Amino acid sequence: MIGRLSALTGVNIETIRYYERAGLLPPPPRTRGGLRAYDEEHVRRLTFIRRSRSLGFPLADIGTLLRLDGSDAQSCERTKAVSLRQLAAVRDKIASLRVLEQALAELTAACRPGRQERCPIIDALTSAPEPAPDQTARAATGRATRRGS
Amino acid sequence: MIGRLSALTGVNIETIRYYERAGLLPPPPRTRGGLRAYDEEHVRRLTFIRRSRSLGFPLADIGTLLRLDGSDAQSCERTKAVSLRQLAAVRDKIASLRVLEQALAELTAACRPGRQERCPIIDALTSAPEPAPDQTARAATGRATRRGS
DNA sequence: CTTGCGTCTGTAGTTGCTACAGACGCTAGC
DNA sequence: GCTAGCGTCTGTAGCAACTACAGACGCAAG
Repeated sequence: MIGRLSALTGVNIETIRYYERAGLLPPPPRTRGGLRAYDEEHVRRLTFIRRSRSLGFPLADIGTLLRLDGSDAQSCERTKAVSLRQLAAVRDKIASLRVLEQALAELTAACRPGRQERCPIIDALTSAPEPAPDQTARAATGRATRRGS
Repeated sequence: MIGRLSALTGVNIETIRYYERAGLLPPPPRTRGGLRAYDEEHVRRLTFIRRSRSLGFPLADIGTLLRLDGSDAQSCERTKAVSLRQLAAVRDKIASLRVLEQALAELTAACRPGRQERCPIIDALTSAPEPAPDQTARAATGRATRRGS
């Protein structure tokens, strides 16, 4: 049954169980043998989760969004707030990555192996300009800055 | 002594020990009491690591770069290859994030709490357009696509 | 000789999964 | 009825790159 849910939603089986453990997907009833028996509501909910993930929302925020899933103005408002926060986070990351892109593009462009005495990339990494006290980049392989609240 | 190295390089003490465990920073000699005693070479090496990290290089790549730190044409060439790979990874992430940014910007712009019956964000997450078979975004909170060797 | 900061090791937590191992459920065919 | 073989179960460990303890110890000043 979990295999069918996986096929219907495109979410990995192990990931489905992980979402259940994480409290995002409610534990389904079990067959006599202990297998998970899902229904349409689970399909809808998991689809919601997958789409939210594809927009980059952290699981904690998706939990919030799921709880807000009423159609009153207030939940709409909070949904928007969460989304704007996510949008801001995405823009932050883009900005950080653009700084990296620029630096890497310059370095790789300056590097012409065989035509220079010293590798300008290694030189830059060994003794380089310190780009302001720090505060800039941190998003390529590094973890994101934690969002407050 | 590790506190001083930390102050000199701006790298957290726990992170320094982590780099040592990870094999990036060679284990320094110890005092009689067992405290780490660093020298100038460690400062240089750790600075190199920090700068590489600030460009988003994964630790594994930094290990490679450190090993390449000779000034012949061949190591320069490999350094450039690693850097180009990193540049490509950064650009990939930017592209993915731009897709997210666009989608989030549209959704949040369409959402005007109190003026609509239904929240367009929640609607989009509940029953939305499927954006191609999949293959697109995955970089905001999600992990990056693994780079093949 | 004590105070108190610095440091030590070892382990666990973070985020969002993924990948097992080893045991069991379930169904089709004989 | 019985077995083959796939699907599923739980529980645990791993990934990246740190960060954050706990509890023990080093070391220099007063």
